[in-house]
Amino acid sequence: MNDSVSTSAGSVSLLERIRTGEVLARDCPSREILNHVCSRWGVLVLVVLLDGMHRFSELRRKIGGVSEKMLSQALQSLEQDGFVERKALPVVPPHVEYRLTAMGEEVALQMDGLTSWIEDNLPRILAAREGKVAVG
Amino acid sequence: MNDSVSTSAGSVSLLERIRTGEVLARDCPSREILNHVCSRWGVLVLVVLLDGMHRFSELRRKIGGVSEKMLSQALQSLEQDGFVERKALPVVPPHVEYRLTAMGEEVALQMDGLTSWIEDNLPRILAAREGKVAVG
DNA sequence: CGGAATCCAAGATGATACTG
DNA sequence: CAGTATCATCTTGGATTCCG
Repeated sequence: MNDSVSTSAGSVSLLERIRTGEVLARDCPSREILNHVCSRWGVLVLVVLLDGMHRFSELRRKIGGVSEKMLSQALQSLEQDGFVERKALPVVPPHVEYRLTAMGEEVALQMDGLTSWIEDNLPRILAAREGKVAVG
Repeated sequence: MNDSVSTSAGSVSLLERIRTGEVLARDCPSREILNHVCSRWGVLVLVVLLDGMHRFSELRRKIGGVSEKMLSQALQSLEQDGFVERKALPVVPPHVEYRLTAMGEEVALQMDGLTSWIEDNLPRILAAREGKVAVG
C-alpha cells in the first residue's frame, strides 16, 4: 500500500523523502544498507574487523558457525557498500586482506555498541525471558 | 591464546581486545537476541517505539511494507526478550498498546544510533556503491 | 588459501481468509 | 481492531565439489 506522504499542499515529494534517507519508507535504499549491516553475519564481521586487518580464514575462525559461503557473501555486501576494503595479493597461495574503510569503522562502532550492550545485559535479558516463557 | 578474559569486564580497554567474546561464540544466547533486535522488522519497531506508545495498526502504518504477520512476530520476539511491553485493554473493539520497557529503551537507543547514522550517510554510501557496481 | 558453483533443507516472508 | 491460520514463494544457510 502507499504510506502517507503528500498530504497537504506542501510538495514533499516521495523522492525528497527518499533523498533524506527514511528507513521507515519501504522503498528507501537505506533499508538495504540496514539489512546488510544487521545481517546475521554482517554485524559480526564488522565487529571483528574493528580489531584490524583480517584474512578470510581468520575471520572464519573467529566467527563461530559461519560457513565459507555466508562469510564470502557478507564480505561482498559490505565491500559493495563501501564499509570493507578487500586487498588481494597476487601470490601463491592466495593472500587476501580485509579491513574496514573509514566509513566502515563508523558503522562498526555502532554495531559494537549494540553487541557490547547485549553482552553486558545478557543476564537481565535472559531473566526477563524466563519469566515469560517458563510457564508451562 | 589471545583473550581468555570473559566476564570480569571493567578495566579492559575496548580497543585493545575488541571483544572476541560472547556474540562470536556460535552457541551463545546473545546471538539470538542480536538476531531479534537486528531483524528486518525488529529494528524498525524499536526505533518507532522510541517515540512512545503505539497501537498495532499505528506501527503497521508507520513501518512501510510490513505485513500483519511479520509485525506480530517481531513484536512477540521483542516482548519475550523483555524489550517491549504489551498491554491489551479488555474492550470492544480490541485496543492493544505497545511500548518500550526500560531495557527496551536502551537497545532502541543503540538501534536509533545505527539507523540515524545510515540515514545521515546514505549519500556517501550510495556514492561508494556507484563506484563499485557501475560500469566495468 | 580463497573463493565460486551447485544442490538441497530450512526458515523468512507475504497475500488471503478467517476469528473474537 | 488485533490478531491467527494457511498456503505459496522467496531467501538463507550449509555441505559439497571444483578451480586458480
